[in-house]
Amino acid sequence: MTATSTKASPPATRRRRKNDPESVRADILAVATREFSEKGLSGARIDEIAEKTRASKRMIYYYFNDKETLYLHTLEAAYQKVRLQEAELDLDHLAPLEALSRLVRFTFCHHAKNPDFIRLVMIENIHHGRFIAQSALIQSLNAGVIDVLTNVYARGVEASCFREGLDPRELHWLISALSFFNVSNQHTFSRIFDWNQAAPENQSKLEDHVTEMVLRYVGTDATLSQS
Amino acid sequence: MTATSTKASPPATRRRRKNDPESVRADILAVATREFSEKGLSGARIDEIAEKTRASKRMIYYYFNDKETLYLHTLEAAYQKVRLQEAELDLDHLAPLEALSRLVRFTFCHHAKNPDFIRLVMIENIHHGRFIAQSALIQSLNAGVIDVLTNVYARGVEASCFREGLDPRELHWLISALSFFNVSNQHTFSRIFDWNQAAPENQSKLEDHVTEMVLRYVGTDATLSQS
DNA sequence: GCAACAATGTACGAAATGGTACGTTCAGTC
DNA sequence: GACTGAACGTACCATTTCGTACATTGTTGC
Repeated sequence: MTATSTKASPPATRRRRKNDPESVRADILAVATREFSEKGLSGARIDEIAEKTRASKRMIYYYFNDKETLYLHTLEAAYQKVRLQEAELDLDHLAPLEALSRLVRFTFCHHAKNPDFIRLVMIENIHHGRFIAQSALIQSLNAGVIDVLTNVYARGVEASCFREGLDPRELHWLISALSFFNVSNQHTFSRIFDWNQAAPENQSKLEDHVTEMVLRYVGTDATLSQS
Repeated sequence: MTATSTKASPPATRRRRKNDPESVRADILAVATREFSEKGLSGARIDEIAEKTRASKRMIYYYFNDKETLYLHTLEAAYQKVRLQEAELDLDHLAPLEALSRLVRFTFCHHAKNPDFIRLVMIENIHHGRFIAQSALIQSLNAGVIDVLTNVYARGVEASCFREGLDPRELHWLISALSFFNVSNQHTFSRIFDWNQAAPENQSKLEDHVTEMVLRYVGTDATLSQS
Protein backbone atom coordinates (compact mmCIF):
# COMPACT_ATOMS: atom_id res chain seq x y z
CA MET A 1 0.00 0.00 0.00
CA THR A 2 2.65 2.37 -0.94
CA ALA A 3 0.78 5.53 -1.27
CA THR A 4 1.96 8.05 -3.79
CA SER A 5 5.56 7.80 -2.82
CA THR A 6 7.29 10.89 -3.97
CA LYS A 7 10.06 10.06 -1.54
CA ALA A 8 10.25 13.52 -0.17
CA SER A 9 12.02 12.18 2.83
CA PRO A 10 13.00 15.46 4.49
CA PRO A 11 10.45 17.98 5.55
CA ALA A 12 8.80 18.31 2.16
CA THR A 13 6.33 15.63 3.16
CA ARG A 14 3.09 17.46 3.32
CA ARG A 15 1.13 14.25 3.30
CA ARG A 16 -1.55 14.00 5.92
CA ARG A 17 0.09 11.74 8.35
CA LYS A 18 -1.03 11.06 11.79
CA ASN A 19 2.34 11.78 13.21
CA ASP A 20 3.06 15.47 12.94
CA PRO A 21 5.87 16.38 15.31
CA GLU A 22 6.36 19.92 14.08
CA SER A 23 2.79 20.90 14.57
CA VAL A 24 2.46 19.13 17.90
CA ARG A 25 5.52 20.91 19.17
CA ALA A 26 4.27 24.24 17.91
CA ASP A 27 0.87 23.63 19.41
CA ILE A 28 2.33 22.83 22.81
CA LEU A 29 4.50 25.92 22.67
CA ALA A 30 1.56 28.13 21.79
CA VAL A 31 -0.57 26.81 24.62
CA ALA A 32 2.35 27.01 27.04
CA THR A 33 2.91 30.61 26.08
CA ARG A 34 -0.64 31.51 26.97
CA GLU A 35 -0.57 29.57 30.20
CA PHE A 36 2.80 30.75 31.46
CA SER A 37 2.10 34.31 30.48
CA GLU A 38 -1.23 34.19 32.24
CA LYS A 39 -0.25 32.41 35.42
CA GLY A 40 3.50 32.49 35.70
CA LEU A 41 5.95 29.66 35.97
CA SER A 42 4.69 28.34 39.27
CA GLY A 43 1.07 29.18 38.58
CA ALA A 44 0.83 27.38 35.26
CA ARG A 45 -0.06 23.71 35.41
CA ILE A 46 1.41 21.11 33.12
CA ASP A 47 -1.81 19.15 33.26
CA GLU A 48 -3.79 22.15 32.17
CA ILE A 49 -1.43 22.90 29.33
CA ALA A 50 -1.77 19.30 28.28
CA GLU A 51 -5.53 19.49 28.32
CA LYS A 52 -5.64 22.57 26.15
CA THR A 53 -3.30 20.98 23.68
CA ARG A 54 -4.26 18.63 20.90
CA ALA A 55 -1.52 16.44 22.28
CA SER A 56 -1.18 14.82 25.66
CA LYS A 57 0.94 15.46 28.71
CA ARG A 58 3.24 12.73 27.60
CA MET A 59 4.09 14.80 24.55
CA ILE A 60 5.11 17.79 26.60
CA TYR A 61 7.70 15.72 28.39
CA TYR A 62 8.66 14.10 25.13
CA TYR A 63 9.54 17.32 23.35
CA PHE A 64 10.50 19.44 26.33
CA ASN A 65 12.07 17.70 29.22
CA ASP A 66 10.42 19.35 32.14
CA LYS A 67 8.38 22.34 33.18
CA GLU A 68 11.28 24.73 33.41
CA THR A 69 12.66 23.77 30.03
CA LEU A 70 9.26 24.29 28.50
CA TYR A 71 9.12 27.69 30.12
CA LEU A 72 12.54 28.58 28.76
CA HIS A 73 11.52 27.62 25.23
CA THR A 74 8.38 29.69 25.63
CA LEU A 75 10.47 32.66 26.61
CA GLU A 76 12.89 32.20 23.76
CA ALA A 77 10.11 31.87 21.23
CA ALA A 78 8.51 35.05 22.55
CA TYR A 79 11.71 37.06 22.23
CA GLN A 80 12.31 35.65 18.79
CA LYS A 81 8.90 36.72 17.62
CA VAL A 82 9.36 40.22 18.99
CA ARG A 83 12.74 40.80 17.45
CA LEU A 84 11.47 39.54 14.15
CA GLN A 85 8.77 42.18 14.16
CA GLU A 86 11.22 44.85 15.17
CA ALA A 87 13.48 43.95 12.30
CA GLU A 88 10.82 45.08 9.88
CA LEU A 89 11.20 48.66 10.97
CA ASP A 90 13.13 50.55 8.38
CA LEU A 91 14.22 53.88 9.73
CA ASP A 92 17.26 54.62 7.62
CA HIS A 93 15.37 56.54 5.02
CA LEU A 94 13.73 58.83 7.55
CA ALA A 95 15.03 62.06 8.99
CA PRO A 96 16.40 61.52 12.52
CA LEU A 97 13.53 63.20 14.25
CA GLU A 98 10.96 61.31 12.24
CA ALA A 99 12.87 58.10 12.75
CA LEU A 100 13.04 58.43 16.50
CA SER A 101 9.41 59.38 16.74
CA ARG A 102 8.52 56.41 14.62
CA LEU A 103 10.64 54.10 16.76
CA VAL A 104 9.02 55.27 19.96
CA ARG A 105 5.52 54.91 18.61
CA PHE A 106 6.33 51.52 17.21
CA THR A 107 7.68 50.30 20.54
CA PHE A 108 4.73 51.70 22.43
CA CYS A 109 2.17 50.11 20.14
CA HIS A 110 4.02 46.88 19.81
CA HIS A 111 4.13 46.34 23.54
CA ALA A 112 0.50 47.30 23.83
CA LYS A 113 -0.42 44.72 21.25
CA ASN A 114 1.65 41.96 22.81
CA PRO A 115 0.71 41.76 26.46
CA ASP A 116 1.69 38.10 26.53
CA PHE A 117 5.25 39.00 25.81
CA ILE A 118 5.26 41.74 28.41
CA ARG A 119 3.85 39.42 31.00
CA LEU A 120 6.47 36.80 30.26
CA VAL A 121 9.18 39.38 30.76
CA MET A 122 7.55 40.47 34.01
CA ILE A 123 7.47 36.90 35.16
CA GLU A 124 11.05 36.39 34.13
CA ASN A 125 12.00 39.39 36.23
CA ILE A 126 10.20 37.93 39.19
CA HIS A 127 12.55 35.01 38.73
CA HIS A 128 15.51 37.39 38.69
CA GLY A 129 16.11 36.77 35.02
CA ARG A 130 17.57 33.42 35.84
CA PHE A 131 16.23 31.75 32.69
CA ILE A 132 17.27 34.48 30.34
CA ALA A 133 20.72 34.09 31.81
CA GLN A 134 20.71 30.49 30.61
CA SER A 135 19.75 31.40 27.08
CA ALA A 136 22.51 32.30 24.70
CA LEU A 137 19.82 32.68 22.04
CA ILE A 138 18.05 35.55 23.75
CA GLN A 139 21.30 37.30 24.51
CA SER A 140 22.29 37.25 20.85
CA LEU A 141 18.88 38.31 19.62
CA ASN A 142 18.99 41.63 21.35
CA ALA A 143 22.17 43.10 20.04
CA GLY A 144 20.50 44.74 17.05
CA VAL A 145 18.05 46.83 18.97
CA ILE A 146 20.70 49.14 20.33
CA ASP A 147 22.40 49.37 16.97
CA VAL A 148 19.34 50.83 15.32
CA LEU A 149 18.99 53.44 18.01
CA THR A 150 22.69 54.23 17.95
CA ASN A 151 22.44 54.90 14.26
CA VAL A 152 19.41 57.14 14.48
CA TYR A 153 20.85 59.06 17.38
CA ALA A 154 24.17 59.61 15.66
CA ARG A 155 22.41 60.94 12.59
CA GLY A 156 20.35 63.23 14.78
CA VAL A 157 23.36 64.64 16.53
CA GLU A 158 25.09 65.21 13.25
CA ALA A 159 22.06 67.05 11.94
CA SER A 160 22.02 69.07 15.17
CA CYS A 161 18.47 68.18 15.96
CA PHE A 162 19.54 65.97 18.89
CA ARG A 163 21.75 67.18 21.66
CA GLU A 164 25.04 65.45 22.29
CA GLY A 165 26.22 63.28 25.14
CA LEU A 166 23.39 60.80 25.43
CA ASP A 167 23.90 57.07 25.66
CA PRO A 168 21.82 55.05 23.17
CA ARG A 169 21.48 52.27 25.67
CA GLU A 170 20.00 54.65 28.20
CA LEU A 171 17.77 56.09 25.52
CA HIS A 172 16.49 52.62 24.82
CA TRP A 173 15.99 52.19 28.52
CA LEU A 174 13.75 55.25 28.65
CA ILE A 175 11.69 54.22 25.67
CA SER A 176 11.32 50.70 26.99
CA ALA A 177 10.41 51.87 30.45
CA LEU A 178 7.49 53.97 29.28
CA SER A 179 6.22 51.46 26.76
CA PHE A 180 6.61 48.54 29.10
CA PHE A 181 5.01 50.15 32.11
CA ASN A 182 2.03 51.04 30.00
CA VAL A 183 1.21 47.36 29.74
CA SER A 184 2.76 45.88 32.83
CA ASN A 185 1.09 48.13 35.38
CA GLN A 186 -2.14 48.80 33.61
CA HIS A 187 -4.24 46.86 36.06
CA THR A 188 -3.02 48.34 39.31
CA PHE A 189 -2.79 51.83 37.91
CA SER A 190 -6.27 51.75 36.46
CA ARG A 191 -7.75 50.37 39.62
CA ILE A 192 -5.97 52.65 42.02
CA PHE A 193 -6.57 55.86 40.15
CA ASP A 194 -9.93 54.90 38.80
CA TRP A 195 -8.84 55.56 35.29
CA ASN A 196 -9.44 53.21 32.41
CA GLN A 197 -5.94 53.29 31.06
CA ALA A 198 -6.68 50.67 28.43
CA ALA A 199 -9.34 52.79 26.79
CA PRO A 200 -8.34 53.70 23.25
CA GLU A 201 -8.51 57.43 23.83
CA ASN A 202 -6.25 57.16 26.85
CA GLN A 203 -3.86 54.86 25.07
CA SER A 204 -3.64 57.29 22.25
CA LYS A 205 -3.01 60.15 24.64
CA LEU A 206 -0.29 58.19 26.42
CA GLU A 207 1.34 57.32 23.15
CA ASP A 208 1.54 60.99 22.30
CA HIS A 209 2.89 61.92 25.70
CA VAL A 210 5.50 59.21 25.65
CA THR A 211 6.65 60.22 22.21
CA GLU A 212 6.78 63.85 23.12
CA MET A 213 8.64 63.05 26.29
CA VAL A 214 11.36 61.18 24.48
CA LEU A 215 11.67 63.82 21.78
CA ARG A 216 11.87 66.59 24.34
CA TYR A 217 14.53 64.65 26.14
CA VAL A 218 16.83 64.22 23.17
CA GLY A 219 15.87 67.36 21.34
CA THR A 220 17.74 70.59 21.26
CA ASP A 221 15.83 73.61 22.39
CA ALA A 222 14.51 74.23 18.92
CA THR A 223 12.44 71.09 19.03
CA LEU A 224 8.74 71.21 19.60
CA SER A 225 7.68 68.68 17.05
CA GLN A 226 4.42 66.86 16.98
CA SER A 227 4.06 63.22 15.98
CA MET B 1 29.00 12.31 66.96
CA THR B 2 27.78 14.33 69.83
CA ALA B 3 25.55 12.13 71.86
CA THR B 4 23.43 14.98 73.00
CA SER B 5 19.80 14.26 73.35
CA THR B 6 17.93 14.14 70.09
CA LYS B 7 15.20 16.06 71.72
CA ALA B 8 17.40 18.87 72.84
CA SER B 9 15.65 21.67 71.04
CA PRO B 10 12.09 21.31 72.29
CA PRO B 11 13.02 21.11 75.98
CA ALA B 12 15.52 23.93 75.63
CA THR B 13 12.78 26.19 74.37
CA ARG B 14 10.47 24.75 76.91
CA ARG B 15 9.90 28.12 78.53
CA ARG B 16 6.29 28.68 79.24
CA ARG B 17 4.43 29.93 76.27
CA LYS B 18 3.81 33.61 76.27
CA ASN B 19 0.81 34.77 74.34
CA ASP B 20 1.67 37.69 72.16
CA PRO B 21 -0.89 37.97 69.39
CA GLU B 22 0.28 41.30 68.01
CA SER B 23 3.82 40.20 67.52
CA VAL B 24 2.89 36.82 66.11
CA ARG B 25 0.65 38.45 63.57
CA ALA B 26 3.29 40.98 62.64
CA ASP B 27 5.90 38.27 62.34
CA ILE B 28 3.75 36.22 60.02
CA LEU B 29 3.04 39.26 57.90
CA ALA B 30 6.71 40.14 57.64
CA VAL B 31 7.68 36.66 56.58
CA ALA B 32 4.77 36.44 54.18
CA THR B 33 5.82 39.71 52.59
CA ARG B 34 9.27 38.37 51.88
CA GLU B 35 7.97 35.08 50.57
CA PHE B 36 5.18 36.42 48.37
CA SER B 37 7.36 39.17 47.03
CA GLU B 38 10.09 36.70 46.24
CA LYS B 39 8.03 33.90 44.74
CA GLY B 40 4.62 35.24 43.93
CA LEU B 41 1.23 34.14 45.12
CA SER B 42 1.37 30.70 43.58
CA GLY B 43 5.08 30.26 44.12
CA ALA B 44 5.07 30.99 47.83
CA ARG B 45 4.43 28.05 50.12
CA ILE B 46 2.43 28.28 53.29
CA ASP B 47 4.56 25.58 54.85
CA GLU B 48 7.69 27.53 54.12
CA ILE B 49 6.24 30.73 55.50
CA ALA B 50 5.26 28.81 58.60
CA GLU B 51 8.76 27.42 59.01
CA LYS B 52 10.37 30.83 58.79
CA THR B 53 7.98 32.20 61.33
CA ARG B 54 8.32 31.95 65.05
CA ALA B 55 4.76 30.70 64.94
CA SER B 56 3.30 27.63 63.31
CA LYS B 57 1.21 27.00 60.24
CA ARG B 58 -1.79 26.76 62.45
CA MET B 59 -1.32 30.42 63.39
CA ILE B 60 -1.32 31.56 59.81
CA TYR B 61 -4.76 30.09 59.33
CA TYR B 62 -5.79 31.40 62.68
CA TYR B 63 -5.06 35.04 61.95
CA PHE B 64 -5.50 35.00 58.21
CA ASN B 65 -8.05 32.65 56.82
CA ASP B 66 -6.31 31.28 53.81
CA LYS B 67 -3.44 31.87 51.47
CA GLU B 68 -5.15 34.51 49.38
CA THR B 69 -6.28 36.50 52.38
CA LEU B 70 -2.77 36.43 53.74
CA TYR B 71 -1.55 37.68 50.39
CA LEU B 72 -4.07 40.48 50.39
CA HIS B 73 -3.03 41.61 53.86
CA THR B 74 0.57 41.53 52.73
CA LEU B 75 -0.30 43.77 49.81
CA GLU B 76 -2.25 46.18 51.96
CA ALA B 77 0.51 46.42 54.52
CA ALA B 78 3.02 47.13 51.76
CA TYR B 79 0.95 49.95 50.30
CA GLN B 80 0.35 51.38 53.73
CA LYS B 81 4.04 51.49 54.47
CA VAL B 82 4.79 53.19 51.19
CA ARG B 83 2.18 55.85 51.50
CA LEU B 84 3.33 56.55 55.02
CA GLN B 85 6.81 57.30 53.78
CA GLU B 86 5.47 59.44 50.97
CA ALA B 87 3.49 61.48 53.40
CA GLU B 88 6.69 62.72 54.96
CA LEU B 89 7.58 64.62 51.85
CA ASP B 90 6.94 68.27 52.37
CA LEU B 91 7.02 70.12 49.10
CA ASP B 92 4.88 73.11 49.85
CA HIS B 93 7.72 75.33 50.94
CA LEU B 94 9.75 74.63 47.80
CA ALA B 95 9.62 76.43 44.48
CA PRO B 96 7.65 74.42 41.91
CA LEU B 97 10.65 73.34 39.95
CA GLU B 98 12.53 72.31 43.04
CA ALA B 99 9.48 70.57 44.38
CA LEU B 100 8.92 68.52 41.25
CA SER B 101 12.55 67.60 41.00
CA ARG B 102 12.48 66.54 44.60
CA LEU B 103 9.37 64.48 44.09
CA VAL B 104 10.83 62.64 41.13
CA ARG B 105 14.06 61.86 42.90
CA PHE B 106 12.20 60.76 45.97
CA THR B 107 10.02 58.39 43.98
CA PHE B 108 12.96 57.01 42.07
CA CYS B 109 15.01 56.35 45.19
CA HIS B 110 12.11 55.10 47.18
CA HIS B 111 11.26 52.46 44.61
CA ALA B 112 14.90 51.50 44.32
CA LYS B 113 15.11 51.00 48.04
CA ASN B 114 11.92 48.96 48.25
CA PRO B 115 12.14 46.17 45.71
CA ASP B 116 9.82 44.04 47.79
CA PHE B 117 7.03 46.51 47.26
CA ILE B 118 7.73 46.76 43.55
CA ARG B 119 7.71 43.02 43.20
CA LEU B 120 4.42 42.73 45.03
CA VAL B 121 2.90 45.23 42.64
CA MET B 122 4.32 43.33 39.69
CA ILE B 123 2.82 40.14 41.05
CA GLU B 124 -0.46 41.86 41.62
CA ASN B 125 -0.47 42.97 38.00
CA ILE B 126 0.18 39.43 36.89
CA HIS B 127 -3.03 38.67 38.73
CA HIS B 128 -4.78 41.47 36.85
CA GLY B 129 -5.03 43.57 39.99
CA ARG B 130 -7.79 41.36 41.23
CA PHE B 131 -6.77 41.65 44.88
CA ILE B 132 -6.31 45.38 44.83
CA ALA B 133 -9.80 45.55 43.45
CA GLN B 134 -11.04 43.86 46.62
CA SER B 135 -9.28 46.28 48.89
CA ALA B 136 -11.08 49.46 49.78
CA LEU B 137 -8.11 50.31 51.97
CA ILE B 138 -5.62 50.49 49.14
CA GLN B 139 -7.99 52.49 47.00
CA SER B 140 -8.38 55.11 49.69
CA LEU B 141 -4.68 55.27 50.47
CA ASN B 142 -3.75 56.48 47.06
CA ALA B 143 -5.87 59.53 46.69
CA GLY B 144 -3.28 61.80 48.24
CA VAL B 145 -0.51 61.08 45.81
CA ILE B 146 -2.22 62.84 42.97
CA ASP B 147 -3.20 65.75 45.17
CA VAL B 148 0.39 66.57 45.98
CA LEU B 149 1.32 66.54 42.34
CA THR B 150 -1.71 68.56 41.36
CA ASN B 151 -0.69 71.21 43.83
CA VAL B 152 2.91 71.40 42.69
CA TYR B 153 1.94 71.47 39.06
CA ALA B 154 -0.62 74.22 39.56
CA ARG B 155 1.94 76.35 41.36
CA GLY B 156 4.40 75.73 38.56
CA VAL B 157 1.96 76.79 35.89
CA GLU B 158 1.09 79.89 37.82
CA ALA B 159 4.76 80.75 38.13
CA SER B 160 5.11 80.10 34.39
CA CYS B 161 7.86 77.59 34.85
CA PHE B 162 5.61 74.71 33.80
CA ARG B 163 3.65 74.67 30.59
CA GLU B 164 -0.10 74.40 30.70
CA GLY B 165 -2.43 71.63 29.70
CA LEU B 166 -0.86 68.65 31.42
CA ASP B 167 -2.81 66.18 33.47
CA PRO B 168 -1.35 65.55 36.95
CA ARG B 169 -2.47 61.98 36.77
CA GLU B 170 -0.56 61.44 33.59
CA LEU B 171 2.40 63.20 35.08
CA HIS B 172 2.29 60.79 37.96
CA TRP B 173 2.06 58.00 35.44
CA LEU B 174 5.27 59.11 33.77
CA ILE B 175 7.18 59.46 37.00
CA SER B 176 5.94 56.10 38.22
CA ALA B 177 6.73 54.38 34.96
CA LEU B 178 10.36 55.41 34.97
CA SER B 179 10.91 54.76 38.65
CA PHE B 180 9.07 51.48 38.61
CA PHE B 181 10.71 50.07 35.52
CA ASN B 182 14.08 50.82 37.03
CA VAL B 183 13.42 48.16 39.62
CA SER B 184 10.98 45.85 37.95
CA ASN B 185 13.02 45.13 34.84
CA GLN B 186 16.47 45.42 36.25
CA HIS B 187 17.26 41.76 35.86
CA THR B 188 16.25 41.22 32.26
CA PHE B 189 17.62 44.55 31.14
CA SER B 190 20.96 44.03 32.82
CA ARG B 191 21.31 40.54 31.46
CA ILE B 192 20.23 41.31 27.92
CA PHE B 193 22.29 44.41 27.46
CA ASP B 194 25.18 43.28 29.57
CA TRP B 195 24.93 46.35 31.72
CA ASN B 196 24.99 46.30 35.48
CA GLN B 197 22.03 48.54 35.98
CA ALA B 198 22.06 48.12 39.74
CA ALA B 199 25.56 49.53 40.07
CA PRO B 200 25.50 52.76 42.09
CA GLU B 201 27.05 54.86 39.34
CA ASN B 202 24.44 53.69 36.85
CA GLN B 203 21.64 54.16 39.31
CA SER B 204 22.80 57.66 39.94
CA LYS B 205 22.97 58.37 36.22
CA LEU B 206 19.50 56.99 35.69
CA GLU B 207 18.16 59.07 38.53
CA ASP B 208 19.53 62.16 36.86
CA HIS B 209 18.17 61.20 33.48
CA VAL B 210 14.74 60.41 34.83
CA THR B 211 14.60 63.68 36.68
CA GLU B 212 15.75 65.63 33.70
CA MET B 213 13.29 63.86 31.48
CA VAL B 214 10.36 64.80 33.65
CA LEU B 215 11.50 68.38 34.05
CA ARG B 216 12.02 68.76 30.34
CA TYR B 217 8.59 67.36 29.77
CA VAL B 218 6.75 69.79 31.99
CA GLY B 219 9.12 72.71 31.57
CA THR B 220 8.66 75.67 29.35
CA ASP B 221 11.40 76.29 26.84
CA ALA B 222 13.35 78.35 29.32
CA THR B 223 13.97 75.34 31.50
CA LEU B 224 17.28 73.57 31.46
CA SER B 225 17.65 73.02 35.14
CA GLN B 226 19.93 70.56 36.79
CA SER B 227 19.15 68.63 39.97
C1' DG C 1 7.70 -6.63 3.96
C1' DC C 2 10.08 -5.80 8.05
C1' DA C 3 13.22 -4.16 11.37
C1' DA C 4 14.21 0.11 13.87
C1' DC C 5 13.16 4.11 15.59
C1' DA C 6 10.14 8.10 16.27
C1' DA C 7 5.74 9.57 17.99
C1' DT C 8 1.84 9.00 20.92
C1' DG C 9 -1.84 7.23 24.50
C1' DT C 10 -2.92 5.49 29.21
C1' DA C 11 -2.34 4.81 33.68
C1' DC C 12 0.03 5.47 37.67
C1' DG C 13 3.28 7.02 41.61
C1' DA C 14 5.55 9.91 45.02
C1' DA C 15 5.99 14.13 46.88
C1' DA C 16 4.28 18.52 47.80
C1' DT C 17 0.65 21.47 49.34
C1' DG C 18 -3.42 23.90 51.17
C1' DG C 19 -6.17 23.27 54.78
C1' DT C 20 -8.30 21.05 59.17
C1' DA C 21 -9.39 18.22 63.60
C1' DC C 22 -8.42 18.12 67.94
C1' DG C 23 -6.17 18.81 72.01
C1' DT C 24 -3.45 21.99 75.16
C1' DT C 25 -2.02 26.27 77.37
C1' DC C 26 -2.55 31.13 78.52
C1' DA C 27 -4.84 35.15 80.66
C1' DG C 28 -8.36 37.62 82.41
C1' DT C 29 -12.90 37.38 85.41
C1' DC C 30 -15.79 36.05 89.17
C1' DG D 1 -9.20 28.63 92.42
C1' DA D 2 -12.61 27.45 88.88
C1' DC D 3 -14.25 28.96 84.42
C1' DT D 4 -14.03 30.68 79.73
C1' DG D 5 -12.58 32.19 75.53
C1' DA D 6 -8.50 33.44 73.03
C1' DA D 7 -4.00 31.75 71.54
C1' DC D 8 -1.36 28.11 70.17
C1' DG D 9 0.93 23.01 68.92
C1' DT D 10 0.74 18.49 66.56
C1' DA D 11 -0.67 15.37 63.62
C1' DC D 12 -3.17 14.47 59.87
C1' DC D 13 -6.04 14.38 55.37
C1' DA D 14 -7.50 15.08 50.54
C1' DT D 15 -5.89 16.84 46.37
C1' DT D 16 -3.04 18.48 43.35
C1' DT D 17 0.97 18.27 40.58
C1' DC D 18 5.17 17.02 38.35
C1' DG D 19 6.95 13.37 36.29
C1' DT D 20 7.38 8.29 34.51
C1' DA D 21 6.61 3.25 33.13
C1' DC D 22 4.78 0.81 29.72
C1' DA D 23 2.24 -0.31 25.86
C1' DT D 24 0.98 0.99 21.12
C1' DT D 25 0.97 3.00 16.66
C1' DG D 26 3.06 5.40 12.79
C1' DT D 27 7.10 6.02 9.53
C1' DT D 28 11.21 5.19 7.14
C1' DG D 29 15.23 2.82 5.23
C1' DC D 30 16.48 -1.34 3.09
